[in-house]
Amino acid sequence: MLREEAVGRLVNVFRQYGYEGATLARLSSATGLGKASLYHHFPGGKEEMGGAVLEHLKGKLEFGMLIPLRSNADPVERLLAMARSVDAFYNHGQQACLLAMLALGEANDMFHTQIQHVLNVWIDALAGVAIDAGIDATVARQRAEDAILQIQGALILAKGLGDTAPFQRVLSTLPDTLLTTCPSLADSGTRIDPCQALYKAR
Amino acid sequence: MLREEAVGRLVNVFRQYGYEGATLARLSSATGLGKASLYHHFPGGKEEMGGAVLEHLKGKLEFGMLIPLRSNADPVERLLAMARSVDAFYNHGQQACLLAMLALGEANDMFHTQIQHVLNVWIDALAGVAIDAGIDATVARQRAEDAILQIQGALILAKGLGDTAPFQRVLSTLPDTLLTTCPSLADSGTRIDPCQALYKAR
DNA sequence: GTCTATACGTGGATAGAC
DNA sequence: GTCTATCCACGTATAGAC
Repeated sequence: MLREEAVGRLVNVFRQYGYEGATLARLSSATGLGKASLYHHFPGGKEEMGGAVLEHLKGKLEFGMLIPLRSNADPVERLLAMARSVDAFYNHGQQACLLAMLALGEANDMFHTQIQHVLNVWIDALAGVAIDAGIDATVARQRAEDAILQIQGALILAKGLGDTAPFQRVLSTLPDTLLTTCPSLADSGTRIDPCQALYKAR
Repeated sequence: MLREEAVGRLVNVFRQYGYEGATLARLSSATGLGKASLYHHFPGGKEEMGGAVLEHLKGKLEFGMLIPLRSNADPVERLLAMARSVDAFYNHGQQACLLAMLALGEANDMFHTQIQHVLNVWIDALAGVAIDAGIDATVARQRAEDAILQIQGALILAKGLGDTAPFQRVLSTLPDTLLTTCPSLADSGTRIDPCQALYKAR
């Protein structure tokens, strides 16, 4: 079996069970390989498998999200193309988020650099679309963070409520989240300082 | 040691390490109790501890979030009061989200009913504030879901990026998320259907 | 490359003394 | 109530045959 083929199956285990829950027994049965065979492909053991899974995710991100986002199509079109990729990757909201599974919990210590990198690359690409649509760079970055944070949160809510509607809604409003020019949300200058809002306002 | 005192410490282990990562050794050292003593307080073992931790969260939610949300103060004030509680509970975004840790991964099967209940109660209370502010019930429910999903997602992003700014931003814009009357976001009737947006638009 | 067999530690859980 | 000691199953990892 090719290493890449195996990694594709490992992804499903890690994102369903998390790093701790991804036992060698499960990784073995998901790939159809015996434990010893897994160690042949991944001499570094479970940690190397986790790393390979994150690399695989980086590839998915590159070809499914970044390329559409960086095209020269209409900004809304680019965002909808990415939304389709996200929708497919998370099986319409029924699959848990790999990044969240690894970012929360202990695995974050192990893979923090990779996770941070993937998130930043994704955020930058999204912000780029907003900038192309004429939005200020600082605001664009915040909107891009909002978009990703909404996707992650929607996946949690979908899992917790057993209802994928919030996920579908977040995807469909992605263009609004990034590109809307509504003054009450667009002008970050009217925003009150977080600390003031929390502790001074009342 | 009182059971409640112990549960308070168990919470920190579960939300830092997740259900699988919350080993008896860690639970033991966090409480200062030996394994056997833990089983004296929680005869059902780890599963009972997990359940007790979720009950504890329900209490936090009730007294820190629901009571302020149901007061008869100004809607914005009520939301800011809740934001302060959330900010404190998650230590300004530095603590992982207990609900997310348990909702993702295997533990969701075990505690799905409790998790769903906590989420629904929280969403209902938030939607109530929006309804009091004159927002249509259906839209209010969606906005409430958005608010919670943003909080969860912000905690993931904070952990992944090692930066709590997104979390602070989400909290500070909570009143906007729930109460804004900006037409381009408020009128859900103008929203395109998710599936259409994703598969038909392009 | 993949297997069987195995080593070794840890995790969950219990018995029984104090 | 809390402890020490112990049990067994499982998790990670390796050796070595094919």
